[in-house]
Amino acid sequence: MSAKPFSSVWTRERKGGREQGLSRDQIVRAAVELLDAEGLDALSMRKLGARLGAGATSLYWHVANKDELIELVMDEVYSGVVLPEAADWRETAGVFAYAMRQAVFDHPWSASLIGVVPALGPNALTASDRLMGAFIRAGFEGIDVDYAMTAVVSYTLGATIPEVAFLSSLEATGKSMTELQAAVDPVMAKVAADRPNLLERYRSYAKDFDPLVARRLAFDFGLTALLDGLGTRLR
Amino acid sequence: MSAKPFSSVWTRERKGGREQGLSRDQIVRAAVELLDAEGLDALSMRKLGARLGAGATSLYWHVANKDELIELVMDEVYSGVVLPEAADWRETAGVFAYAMRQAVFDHPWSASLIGVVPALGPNALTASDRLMGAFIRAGFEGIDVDYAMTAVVSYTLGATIPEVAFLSSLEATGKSMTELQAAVDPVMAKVAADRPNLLERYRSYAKDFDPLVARRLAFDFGLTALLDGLGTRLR
DNA sequence: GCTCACCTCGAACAGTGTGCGAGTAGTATC
DNA sequence: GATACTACTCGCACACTGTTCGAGGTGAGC
Repeated sequence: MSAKPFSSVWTRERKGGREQGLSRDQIVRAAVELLDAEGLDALSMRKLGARLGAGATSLYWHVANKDELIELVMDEVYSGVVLPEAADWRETAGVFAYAMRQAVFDHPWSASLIGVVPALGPNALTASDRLMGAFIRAGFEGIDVDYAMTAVVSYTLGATIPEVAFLSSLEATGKSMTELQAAVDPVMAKVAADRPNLLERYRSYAKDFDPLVARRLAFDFGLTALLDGLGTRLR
Repeated sequence: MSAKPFSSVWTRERKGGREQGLSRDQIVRAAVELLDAEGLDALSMRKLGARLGAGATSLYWHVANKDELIELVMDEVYSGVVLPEAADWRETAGVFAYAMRQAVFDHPWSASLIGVVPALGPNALTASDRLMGAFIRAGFEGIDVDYAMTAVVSYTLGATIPEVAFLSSLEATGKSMTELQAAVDPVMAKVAADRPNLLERYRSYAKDFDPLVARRLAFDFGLTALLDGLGTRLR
């Protein structure tokens, strides 16, 4: 799971060939299917090979190793985030944030990969480019373009990763949200003694209508706050 | 790497015993050492056992499985983020952000774990509690307390995870930053044709003084923007 | 001295990523 | 049409993983 020479799939020349039988795209598609269906732990070269009616080691002709496969598969996630080409910077940032969030929701296994695996694939790059264009057009100057854009990306990732990770680990248990609350309740009570403020937080969640809606509101709250803050740095 | 019944180490009663020979704390300490020294992939039950002069399976008396061990080890990371008890909300938020960032820098393996593994350990909870207290005292009301705090945490994680992941994967290759740039340059040039804005971004990094300093500035830029935005919600 | 809970650990199982080398199939060249 | 060559497939094997099981030891309380 680690690369000695720094090499991304994207920094190597692609092998041009006859493309008969297995193809890289086919492998990547099958991998995404497998991941979506069974999660990250279920992705093994053998299983993936089997799903394609091929031997596990055949994959190694098309892909250097599993890490590379994962880079490829991650760019497939970024394919879900498409940005308008000539919109207001706030709108573009908003579209990015929600699209990115949705993309990770659509592929929950990506939550544990997304900041960690280098994002140099075509889809990731075009998204970056469009987002950056919006900040340039807005009037950010010099390195501020990069700073502002990075801030939006950071917030989006940082908000989405834990949310999706939590939801999918909850789903893996098969328990409902209320069941979990019942399990956590006593621990929380014991622990809240020395941590008075946490109780308040816990209560506010407990009395909350729909946790899914609440989380979306939380996401929006932070996002608009950040965009407001960035907006004041424009003049 | 997945739990069927939702159970965190922290939701189970701890086994009380004689605590002779191996102890849970000892195991966790050794695990952190191993992780710091050799990274996430190097942590195996057998290696950890060996480091403690014990058999691999002995560990399973003190820890249910590797996932639990990782939860324990992660709370050790949070032990690095200690917050003042009665400071201004902006200062507390700032201290949190920088301390969290530093904690992940100190334990780079945590970058791929940090939003993904449930953070219910004592250290994580006290940090949350202190941070939340600051937002309450500041005058945020109701659910906004939670929203504002979550925003700061989200930004911090989202900014830190990719940064640390990148730095440590770079370090793993042994190449320098300029060497990497040389490797990426041609790819970037080819790719930048359809993505005009990326070139600008790339340039601004290239001409930049010290990338470490630049990244810290970027972190600060986004953080103050966010805090400004949150501040206006206080009226 | 006996009992019993606490604790250790070797063997074994099912699984992993991947290197190697043998084997096949389709195309290009003579 | 035969030969050569490249593109590709894949079985075997290796070293390693997390974890279960059951047999053993070891110390405290009676």
